[in-house]
Amino acid sequence: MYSKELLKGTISVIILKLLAEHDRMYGYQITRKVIELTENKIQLREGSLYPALHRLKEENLVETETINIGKRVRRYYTLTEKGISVMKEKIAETLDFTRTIERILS
Amino acid sequence: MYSKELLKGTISVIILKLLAEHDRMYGYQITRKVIELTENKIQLREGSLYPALHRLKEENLVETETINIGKRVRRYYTLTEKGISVMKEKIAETLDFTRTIERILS
DNA sequence: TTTGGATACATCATATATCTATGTATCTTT
DNA sequence: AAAGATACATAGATATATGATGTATCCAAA
Repeated sequence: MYSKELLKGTISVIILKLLAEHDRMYGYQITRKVIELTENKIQLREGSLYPALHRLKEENLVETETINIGKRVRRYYTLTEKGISVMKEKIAETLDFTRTIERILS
Repeated sequence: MYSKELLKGTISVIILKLLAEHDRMYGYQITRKVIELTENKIQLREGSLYPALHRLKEENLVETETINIGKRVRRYYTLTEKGISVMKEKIAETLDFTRTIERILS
């Protein structure tokens, strides 16, 4: 589990990347996927995820489709056109950043 | 210039690493060094640096030596024993983090 | 059959770190 | 003499992750 400050600014790009790979995902599924992918190192919390998803929707980077599973609601998220382009930019920026950090620290 | 949120959690480890490499540095010098090392991609501001240095001192990770350059004050920072050990831990954690992010995004 | 754990959404208060702006003052170069 | 660089510092605004809490359903095991 990393110090929480490290995660700042990376949650949104992680979500966008996962959506790009799966074409549609719902919130709870995203939290499970992140935990699985990072072997529990990033425990994306629901208190972090849902506000992040709402922000992405607010910015028109994702759109939603709500379906019913029995009596339960499930909200699927998909990337918009704008979301795809912002995702690419953010990935490039984040990777540039991580490489800069690695260069300084190595 | 990266989105400011990305930098969160990395400023302290960058400072600790620079101090490890130079055995003593003063604040303004650190800002110049970071800008130089990152080719202006990380513009460490004085409003970010000085509070960060004060926090590191509060945690006993660095100690200070104040000297006078003419009539001007210059405050040198050096790593403490504790600072050296925390620096190593933080570097390991940060590099682990950046590699995790790279793996997800690539 | 009931209880616990997993699924699934959400919001609020809190903590914390960074940025911008501002302030003071000295030194150096033009 | 003025402008730009050096050198410290703090205050307020901002953003976002976390922990806590809430509601409710579904399913498997006791």
